[in-house]
Amino acid sequence: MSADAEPAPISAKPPVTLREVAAAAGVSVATASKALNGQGRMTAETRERIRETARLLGFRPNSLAQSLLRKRSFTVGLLTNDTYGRFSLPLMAGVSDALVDNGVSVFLCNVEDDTRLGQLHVEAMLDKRVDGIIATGKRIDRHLPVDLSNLRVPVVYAFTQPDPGAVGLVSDDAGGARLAVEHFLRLGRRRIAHVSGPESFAVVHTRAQAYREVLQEHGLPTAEPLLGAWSEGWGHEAVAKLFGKAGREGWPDAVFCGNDQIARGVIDALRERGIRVPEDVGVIGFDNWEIVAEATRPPLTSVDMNLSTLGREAGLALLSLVGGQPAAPGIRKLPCRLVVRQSCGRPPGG
Amino acid sequence: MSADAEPAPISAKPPVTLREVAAAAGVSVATASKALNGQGRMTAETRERIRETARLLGFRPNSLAQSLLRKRSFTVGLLTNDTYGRFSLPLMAGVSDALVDNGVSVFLCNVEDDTRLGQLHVEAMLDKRVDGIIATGKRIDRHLPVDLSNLRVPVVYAFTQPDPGAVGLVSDDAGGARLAVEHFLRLGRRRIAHVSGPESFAVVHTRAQAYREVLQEHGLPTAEPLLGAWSEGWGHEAVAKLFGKAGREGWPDAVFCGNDQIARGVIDALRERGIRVPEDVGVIGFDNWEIVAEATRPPLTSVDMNLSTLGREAGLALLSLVGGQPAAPGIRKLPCRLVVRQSCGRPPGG
DNA sequence: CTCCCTTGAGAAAACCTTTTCCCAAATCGC
DNA sequence: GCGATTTGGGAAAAGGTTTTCTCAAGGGAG
Repeated sequence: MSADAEPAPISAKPPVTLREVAAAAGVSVATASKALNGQGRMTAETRERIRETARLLGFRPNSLAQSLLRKRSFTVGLLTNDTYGRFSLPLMAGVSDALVDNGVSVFLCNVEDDTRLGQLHVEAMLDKRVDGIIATGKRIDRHLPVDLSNLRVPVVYAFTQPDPGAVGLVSDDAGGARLAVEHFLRLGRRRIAHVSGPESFAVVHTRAQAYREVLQEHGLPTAEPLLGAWSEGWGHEAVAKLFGKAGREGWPDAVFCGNDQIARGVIDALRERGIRVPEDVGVIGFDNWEIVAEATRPPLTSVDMNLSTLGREAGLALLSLVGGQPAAPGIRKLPCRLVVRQSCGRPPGG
Repeated sequence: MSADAEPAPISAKPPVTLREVAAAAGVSVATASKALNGQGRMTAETRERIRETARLLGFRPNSLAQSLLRKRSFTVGLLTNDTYGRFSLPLMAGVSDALVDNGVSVFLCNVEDDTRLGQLHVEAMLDKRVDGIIATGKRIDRHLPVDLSNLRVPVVYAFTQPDPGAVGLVSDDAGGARLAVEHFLRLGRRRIAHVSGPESFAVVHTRAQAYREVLQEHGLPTAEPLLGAWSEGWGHEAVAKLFGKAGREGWPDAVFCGNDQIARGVIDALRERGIRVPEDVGVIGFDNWEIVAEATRPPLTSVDMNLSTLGREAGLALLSLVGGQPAAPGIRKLPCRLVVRQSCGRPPGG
C-alpha cells in the first residue's frame, strides 16, 4: 500500500462504508468520521492515515445517511410546466448551474398544467426531503397549477406568478421595451410602431405601456399598438395593416415587435413589399431566440431577457433562503439587454 | 377524532414520523410500519385504526430512511449535454413522464461538454444512490464526455452513442428517410433531390444512404445528395444550385431536406424564384420542429423522430434493468413517423 | 387436561453517518 | 510528586424506517 497507489475507481462493487475504512485504518468509525470531516481531535498522523485509507478504498460517504442525520439533503426540486418551450430551457440551465456549483442536485419535475400531477410531484419532493423548491413557468402572469404556500421548505418563483409574500424573480419587461424603443430613437427613427401578441398576456400590456411612455417622454405621438398573436403570420398581417395604406409618408420607420417570430414575419413581409430593412424600416424583436434572430434577413436585433441569469439568481436566492438568510419577499425584476444585429440600422453618422 | 375529519395538510411543521403515528395509535413502530405497508399479521381493525391515525396526522414516510434501508432510492439521474437544444426537451419530458408514473424522481444533470463536470455529476448521483442513469445527448454519433461503463448501477443511452455492451435507444434515421422518399414516390414525384447537413454527422450519411436505396429500388436515378449546413441559409444556397441551371426539365420535382431549417430555406428560396410549392416542387423536412414546420408557407411535411416516445422507452428500459430484468444489450432503433402537412402535395387523384 | 399450532404484536437489529459525551493517558503547574 | 488540565480516541445515541425474531395468549386436537 504505497503512498502513490491509485485510488479505487468507482466500480460495480458495493460501495465502501465508513465502517470498512475505520477497520482498515484500525480506528473506530467515530474517529474515521472526524478525520474525514476535519472535526474532533487526533494526531495529524492519525488523520492523514485515515484519509489515505479512505482514498485508497475509494470511500464516498452515503448521502442518504448524511441527509437523514443533518436534515439537509443538498437537493432541490425544479417545478416547471414548460418542458417544450424555449423559455424554460435557459432558465433551467441557469438554475441547475448555480445549484450544482454549490453541490446541490436538482430534481426535474414537469407538471404540465395538471394539478394532480403537480401535487404528486410536490409530495414526492417533500418525501425525499428537498431543501427547497424553485417554481418556473412559461408565463409571468400565470400560476403553476399547484399550491406551494405553507410548505415547510423555502420556495422561489422564477418567470412565473409568485404567491403573495413569496420571493419571485421575473424579467423587467418594461425595461426591455424601453431598451428597444430608446435604441430606435437614438438611431433617429421617429415613427415607431409596436406589434405584439395577444391581449391576454400581461407582458403585452407591460411592454406596450413602456413603449408609450418612452415616446411621450420624447414628445412623440404614440400610435396604438397592434395586438394579435405570437406568430409569423401575425407579423405579415400587421405589415399589411401598417404599410397597406397608400402614401409612404404615413408609414412607420421602425417596428418594435413583441417577439422574434412576429419580427420575422414583419421582416419577410416587408421584403416581399420591397421595403428595405433596415434602410427604410428598422425592426427589433423580443426574446432573442437565436435560432430565429440569426436566420432573419438581415439578422434580427432583439431584446434578451437574460433567462439564464434569471435562473442562476433564482438558484442563489433559494440557496440563501435554505441557509437561513431571510430574503425580502416580493417580485424582483432583472434587467434585459439589447442584442444588436443588423435589422435596426446604424446610427446616422455611424 | 371522527372518521371524516380532514387529514392534516402538508404544512410548515416538522414532518410526522412513524413513531408518532405508532404512539397515537397505541402500537409499536414495528406494527405501525407493517400496518401501513400491508405486511405482517394483525387484526383488520388494528390495521385500519393505524391507517386512519396516519391519515389524520398526515404521515408521509421519510424517503431518505426508506432508501437507506431498502437500497433503492426511486431516483434516477438524467445526464445530458444539450440543455439548450430542441432535441433533448421532448426526450427529457418522455423520460421524466415514464419514470414519474412509476414513482421515480429524476435528477437533471447538465454536463455540457465538460468531462470534469460530468465526473462531478456522476459522483454526486452515485453518492445519492440513484437506482440508474439515463444518458442523453444532442447527437447520435457522439459520446457524452464521461465514462459510464463499470458503474454499479444500470445505464441506458438515449439519442447518444452508447458504450459497447450497453443498451442504447436511437431513432431509425434510415427508416425516417425512407418514409419521406417513399411518400414522394407515392405522390408521383420522380426527380427527388436530397439536401442535408454537414458531412461530419453520421445521420447525414445514414439518411442519404436510405435515400439512394429507395430510389434504386424503384429503378430511379439517384442524384448525389447536397451536403452543407443545418441552416436556412444553406437551404437557399442549395436551391440556387439545384434550380440555377436554365432548362426547367432538369429541375427536381421534390426536395427531401435533412432538417426543417434547411427545408424552410428551400421553401423560401423557391417562392422567391416563383417556383410553387407543392405544385411544382414538393418539400419534406426532418425533425418536425413544429414551430418551424408550421410557420413555413405552406406548412411543412416533416419526419418526426418521436423523441418523446424514445425518452419514454428509455425510461422504461432503465426501470426494467433496475428491477433486475436482463436487457439485451445493443442499439434499438425506434421508428420515425411522417407528419404530413401541405408542402408535399396531394396524391395525383386525391 | 396437555400439547401444539396459530394469531397478534412487540423488541431489536439493520442501513450509514454524525455528534455528543466520556474516559484513560499524558502533560502541566507548583 | 500530586492534582488539574489537555490530548487522543472510543462508545453510544440519533436520524426514521423495515424486517426478522421472539413471545405470550388463545384455540384446537387428542
